Amino acid sequence: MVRQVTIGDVAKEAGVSIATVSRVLNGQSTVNQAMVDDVRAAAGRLGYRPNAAARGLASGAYRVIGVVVPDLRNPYFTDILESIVAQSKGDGYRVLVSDSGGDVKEELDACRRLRTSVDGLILVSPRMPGDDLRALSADGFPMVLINRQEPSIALPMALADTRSATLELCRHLSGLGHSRVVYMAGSALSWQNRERLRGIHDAREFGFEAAVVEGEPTIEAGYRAASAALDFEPTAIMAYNDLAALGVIARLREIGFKVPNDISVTGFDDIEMARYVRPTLTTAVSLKTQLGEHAWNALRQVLRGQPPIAASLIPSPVVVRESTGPALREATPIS
Amino acid sequence: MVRQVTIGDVAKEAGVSIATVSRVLNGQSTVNQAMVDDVRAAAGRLGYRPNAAARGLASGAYRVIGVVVPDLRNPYFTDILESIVAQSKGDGYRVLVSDSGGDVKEELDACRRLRTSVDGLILVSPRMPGDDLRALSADGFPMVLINRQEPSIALPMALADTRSATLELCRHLSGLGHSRVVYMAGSALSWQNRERLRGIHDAREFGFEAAVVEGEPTIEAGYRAASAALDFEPTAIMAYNDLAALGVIARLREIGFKVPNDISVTGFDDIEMARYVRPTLTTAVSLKTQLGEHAWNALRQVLRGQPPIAASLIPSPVVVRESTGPALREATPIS
DNA sequence: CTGAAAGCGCTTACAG
DNA sequence: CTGAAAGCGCTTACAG
Repeated sequence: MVRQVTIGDVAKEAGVSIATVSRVLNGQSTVNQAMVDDVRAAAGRLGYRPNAAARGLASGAYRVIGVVVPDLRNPYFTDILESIVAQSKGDGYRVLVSDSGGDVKEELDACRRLRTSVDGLILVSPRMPGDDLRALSADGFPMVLINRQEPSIALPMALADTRSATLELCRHLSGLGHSRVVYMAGSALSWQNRERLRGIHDAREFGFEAAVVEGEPTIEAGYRAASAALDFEPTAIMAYNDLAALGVIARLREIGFKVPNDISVTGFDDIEMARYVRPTLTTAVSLKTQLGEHAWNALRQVLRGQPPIAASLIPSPVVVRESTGPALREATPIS
Repeated sequence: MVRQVTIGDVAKEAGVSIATVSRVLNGQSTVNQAMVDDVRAAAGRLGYRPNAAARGLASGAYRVIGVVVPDLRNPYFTDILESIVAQSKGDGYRVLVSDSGGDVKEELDACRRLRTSVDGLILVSPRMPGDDLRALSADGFPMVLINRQEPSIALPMALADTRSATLELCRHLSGLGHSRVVYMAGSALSWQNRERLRGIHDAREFGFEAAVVEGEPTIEAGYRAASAALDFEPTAIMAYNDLAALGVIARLREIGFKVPNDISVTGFDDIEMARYVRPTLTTAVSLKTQLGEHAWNALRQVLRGQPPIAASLIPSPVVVRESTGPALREATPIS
């Protein structure tokens, strides 16, 4: 290790006590101006940087938060992460990230490890069982959830209104005459996936139904799941998210299907790519920045010991683009 | 703050000294088996987790590294980050990320802040001036560079062989008969951009030339820069990276140009999307995982006090896909 | 093999 | 307003 400049060095250089240096550097007003200037100058001369660990140990606050995401490669999560990083930086906090790889065991481990070195945790779309989540939050360690709701867990949270958005997506397809539809699911462990299913169920109110095939929230998975979806001879495929939709579309094209002429495809999230690919994607706009902001605001509130902010249900408006069109083929209900 | 279980609590519970608890938990063999079992059991009963900051302070090693990237939203960087996270996790290290937003001032600040709480730093495609980089590494703080080379800075590094890859891309276009080509640049501060330009310059050996227009490594920037490129009436556009290429292609399509029939487009990086969009992208495959691995290995070496690993120049093979084709239009040299 | 003690670099009551 | 001192939770020589 490089020998670091310590607060003691600065104190000596400035000819004051370390307590005074500490006060100056933490902006406490109770120090006379001459000393403040001396200390600042000395710190500058020496290139002093406070040791964050020592500061954390002594004060009990590390000014670091942990963020656990299922997959750093998914732009949906990176956009949320980016938003959290930007917001928390504004308040002087840094971010320790962990990528669980979508594995529930690893996710729990990551949270446990992170807890030892951060002031609070934001879990993005956690997939761990409700019991684990409950255990994790039992001791009151500051935690905020994004896109996860669990009965009897009263953690602050930011939720995308997935259910309503899915219902809208169904309504859109229904309006185009689609009655043979396949929903290509995401992880069964994901709250969002459950909400999508509820939205689809809600759509029964106007006679909408969809068969379900398994999937995962990746391009690759969408690509692979296409054939299973085609077994139902659908006129439309609702992909779990935009990535999966892009994969499905790539595969459909290979096989010779035109989107949306032969088959309509919807995504979810509105990642940047969704507007630039061809066909552009009909999808639901998840407000990633707002999810991140709300989560950070909620966590900051807890860290400050202030009353928790109410959970926020953030709308996800549907945008209709090129990937959906009228159902042209003869519609026969899925058996 | 939640009252945490400390090593003292475990010691009391197990009826041993804290030194012994520490030894057991750090896997030191010099403890008798009965005590080891007692301590493990006590720690388990109490749900003890060592405080990382305290451990770091006492031992001088935090087991945390910092990674600074220009843009978390660029999959190229996320793939590298993901690789670093995965590799370093295997060695018990965690990752503190910082997104500089491509701003050189912020990049330097991020490095300085990070240095106070990490054991080492990996800078991914840093754009700061050479002098800042030199100042940062002057005191021997463990640092590794990805995609940045600077005269008189002898830091371990992992470099993508951008120059050769660019040359190959030029050769490919040249072979297809393209003589009116525009290079849509990335950030002028980026080493990769300079290397691309050198590769293009190298291509003069076979009579290849390209006009240069300004750009940035984003979809949006590619989209916007398309018209400036079109002013040259090129038969091919070499975009700085895949994101920019996707943006250009989207814009060309809007205007009515077919890719590659009217204009060929190349990217760089081979992000996952490059294989799934239409047309699929001709690009250079940056081995992101290997860049991350090499960087971590190099940093770990330094952290262990072992002799530094040589810089590695990682090849970036060109893959030809659908976005490039023969130059059909009459070719007149760019003035 | 085990424990008492010093020390890592800070913050923060506590005196003065 | 300022400083001496205790303490944050650990690790690690140093004795024994």
